[in-house]
Amino acid sequence: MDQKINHAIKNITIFSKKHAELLRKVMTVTDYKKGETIYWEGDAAEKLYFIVSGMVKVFKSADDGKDLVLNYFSTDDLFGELACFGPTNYTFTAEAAKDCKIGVLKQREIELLMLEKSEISIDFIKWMSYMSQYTQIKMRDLLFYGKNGALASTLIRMVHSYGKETENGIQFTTNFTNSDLAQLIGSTRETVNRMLQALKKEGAISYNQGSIVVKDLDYLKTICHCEECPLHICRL
Amino acid sequence: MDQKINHAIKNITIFSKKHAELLRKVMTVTDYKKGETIYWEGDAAEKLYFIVSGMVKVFKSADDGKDLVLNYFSTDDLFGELACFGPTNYTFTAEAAKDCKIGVLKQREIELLMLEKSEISIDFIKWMSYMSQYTQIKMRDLLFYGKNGALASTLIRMVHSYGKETENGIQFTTNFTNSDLAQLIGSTRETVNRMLQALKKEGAISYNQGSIVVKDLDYLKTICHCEECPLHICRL
DNA sequence: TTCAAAGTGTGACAATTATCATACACTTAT
DNA sequence: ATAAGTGTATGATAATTGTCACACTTTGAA
Repeated sequence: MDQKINHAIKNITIFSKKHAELLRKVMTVTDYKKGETIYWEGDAAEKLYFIVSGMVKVFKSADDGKDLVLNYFSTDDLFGELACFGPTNYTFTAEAAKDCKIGVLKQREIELLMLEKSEISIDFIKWMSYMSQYTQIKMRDLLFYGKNGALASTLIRMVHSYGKETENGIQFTTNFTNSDLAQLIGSTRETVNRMLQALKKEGAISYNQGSIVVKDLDYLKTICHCEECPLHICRL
Repeated sequence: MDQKINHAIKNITIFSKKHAELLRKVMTVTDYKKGETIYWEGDAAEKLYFIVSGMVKVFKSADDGKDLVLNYFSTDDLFGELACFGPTNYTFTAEAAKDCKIGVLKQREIELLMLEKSEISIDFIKWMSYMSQYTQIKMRDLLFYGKNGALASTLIRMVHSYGKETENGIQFTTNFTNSDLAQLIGSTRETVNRMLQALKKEGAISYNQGSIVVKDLDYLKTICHCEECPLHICRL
């Protein structure tokens, strides 16, 4: 079965080459070690971040210590809130999931760019529109078909973002632990582990050196009643 | 206890008076009867909608017939996707929840406005930013503290959007059925009903002529571990 | 004013998901 | 080679939530 896999659909591609160049010019690249916090919830949202290399997770911690991960961003992704010309605070926290090089764009600079080159604000609007749709369909996926559907949809998203087709199936270029998956779907490590075992028994996935290989993408799609959303929003 | 209630925080107030006026000028007001669809999921997102009067719900139906309601909008709310200068399709459906008068703004007109008066795009960006944060914290509320937490947070949002303080407690100016509430939190009518009965026993709510009265807002806040988000995003 | 439709209340039970406990595998540092 | 740390696998059990069934109440239109 011919399964198209389009990995590395990064959200900077929403910007025109010229505009992306402009952003690169004004940003200041900073290093973050794995585990370092890029911004905390509650912080003023006055910067945007562009990932030159590495990986970042955006998440929220519950009082009882559980985390909910909203997104993982990697090379060539832009993230942060664009609370343009007005104060807003982050509701989620961003943390380096791997060592990162991150280009930081100050609100001020973005505002200036938008004023002197108003077409770039169109690109920002597109970008926000994608981010917004991403969150909406993620919510749908997490609520519609139980934790099983939520996990299936997450595996599909992983295929899109980190999948590499091999003769054995689709391998991931990045490993996520059972806990990582649990935090992505608002569940527990144990539940995720059991669901993965079940998927293995059913032949939908297998393991290669401890990491997941997707064998039957279509089967995963039936579990979450996949609607074949555009790939730039069906991502991790 | 002094409970501040700030209802009718409508998202058009994000726009400056002048800009809101501009929008009003270019929009075409149309009537929608209760139950009529304003746009279907899958439709091209090429219009924005401004509610002159009435109420609209934005939702998604699962294959098994269950609905998930993302938001209710009412007078002075602006809704729709702003997929500026590029094609996108709606992922949710919008339907008149009451008879409505709705101002329709064509993508083309918005684009023209933005080009000739670039500061208005700032307002659109702010608006999108709010909508996006709304969805994020809604997701948090639906996933963190079980269905009970989800219901409590929804009642709090209702207080902000439709609450009116009286000597008996906070009454709602609009009624939502148990099913409506269930669709807002991704649950079932029966479960919502049982949770409401429990809240009644605990004295957090009561009933007045069949409609819910909030007696103890603080108690609801403890259930969902309320973080006192800004009122423009803590709404229905 | 009466009847159908829509909404509510609740029991009994099933399914899903979380929690707690424990064993084991695998890596890495000493 | 050993111990500590991290991650996986799985049983037993509890808690949460959904499903089905049915009675009752309220509402609104003929």
